[in-house]
Amino acid sequence: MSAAFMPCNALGRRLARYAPLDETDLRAIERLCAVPRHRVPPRREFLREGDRPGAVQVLLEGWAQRLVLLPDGRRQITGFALPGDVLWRPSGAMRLDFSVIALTPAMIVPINAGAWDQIASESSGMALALARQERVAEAIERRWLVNLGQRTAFERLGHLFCELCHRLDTIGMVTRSDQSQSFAFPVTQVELAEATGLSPVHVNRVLREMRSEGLIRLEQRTLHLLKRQALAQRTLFDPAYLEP
Amino acid sequence: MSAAFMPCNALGRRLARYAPLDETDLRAIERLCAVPRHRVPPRREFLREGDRPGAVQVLLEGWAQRLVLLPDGRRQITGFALPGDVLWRPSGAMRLDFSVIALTPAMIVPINAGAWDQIASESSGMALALARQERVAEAIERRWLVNLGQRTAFERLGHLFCELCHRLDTIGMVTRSDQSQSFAFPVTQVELAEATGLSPVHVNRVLREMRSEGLIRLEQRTLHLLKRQALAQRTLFDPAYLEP
DNA sequence: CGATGATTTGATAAGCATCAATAACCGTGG
DNA sequence: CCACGGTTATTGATGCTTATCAAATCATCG
Repeated sequence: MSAAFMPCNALGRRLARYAPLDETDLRAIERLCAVPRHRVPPRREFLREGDRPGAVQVLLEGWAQRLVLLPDGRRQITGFALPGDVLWRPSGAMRLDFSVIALTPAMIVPINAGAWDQIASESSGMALALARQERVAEAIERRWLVNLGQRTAFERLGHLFCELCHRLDTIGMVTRSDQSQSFAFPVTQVELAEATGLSPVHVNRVLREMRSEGLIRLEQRTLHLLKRQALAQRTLFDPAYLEP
Repeated sequence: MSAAFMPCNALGRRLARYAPLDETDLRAIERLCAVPRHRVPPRREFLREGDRPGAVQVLLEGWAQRLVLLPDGRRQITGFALPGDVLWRPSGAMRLDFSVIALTPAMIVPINAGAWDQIASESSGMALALARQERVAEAIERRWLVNLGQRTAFERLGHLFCELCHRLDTIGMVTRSDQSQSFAFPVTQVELAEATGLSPVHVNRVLREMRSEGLIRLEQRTLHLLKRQALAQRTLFDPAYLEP
């Protein structure tokens, strides 16, 4: 496709996956991102439920988690954001209905909402790419909902691993070796529990089970999917919803 | 607000809630909907996972459910759609990642995607209303996810009832009498189970519990919330995420 | 009024949470 | 280099929530 241009930031790389973008589009993305960026240390909450950010918030580097906090302290992670993901699009002065917390050192760029909309309206390629990215983001949340509602603990975790591997693969963050694929995985077991609606203890047990079956290896903050095919099969992972 | 114009269809009524619309906007909505509509009988699946509808699909009358079906037969309802809700916006030729099934006799209108986008780009009021409606729809799904991940069976069902009551209230489909509010409720206990990730048997038990506490009455396909305040409190329902 | 689907109830088992305690790991400073 | 405190991971024991299976009752409607 547009590999010739080698877009320099994660947003460009991501959008180019959803629709063919020409050189003008990629330069427009560059201009959008040519504003002061925020560096965020790991575990810092940098967007807060109730905030009304005026700009589009894009994650350029690192991982982040969306979190909903209940008044009694229960926590639900509703999604993991990866480089190139849009964290929030303001509409009028709507309040955020979730918080966002960095999982690694992260870089955020606040993009002027008017400029964002204008670029979408001037290039049909950009409009399509942005719309598709939104649809995929919605599909990911819907799948997560299916996980929580219908799947066993084993399936929830395995499905999550497969999904993350797939998403990371499309932005070149997965290393292949033999049958196995591996990637940096900055998520603790407690956070996995908050994401999957399980207790940390049970997450640990299921991970041990996966390990003992030779499906995964998780060490040094690196996750190895040793038999991705088998894992995808056992967890009913079908990547159709991730593809435009 | 714009009560003076009395928009005649559900889409107009809904959008007017999210941003002030002028007479031109409301007439534009009317024109959009002035195309052949589809009548759908209850329990008919009228959009199918994998389809690539070319038009924006809007529910004008009746209730519908979004459903994700797993290969082994497990079913998860990921949302209930009410009159005025957008069921799907096409982006390129993206595939639906869920099915939609009518719960009551329903009326669907397929709106030309180009005309939809154009109207949004010509009126800032419409653009805002549409964007806000999308944000709210996303927030509803996120809340549902929190329900499945963190809440007890009692909370899941009660929260769902409060949410539906709130949404129905904004389109005038709730009857108030004394402290209680009631509305037509075309959802079976099996479907409630598929929506909340519980078994039908357990849904039944929890409903009985709510009834015995005098919180609800559910009969003749009508749901009465007898003490909505109490129910909202016990189920940690906070309508902030539903409001623009 | 029989037939079909929806709701209700009981009994049992599985899955997962909870509590408690220990072990490994990691960055920090002595 | 080692000691140290905090975070993260691991394991065992126990019990609650909820699923599952089976069957009876209740509605609804042609």
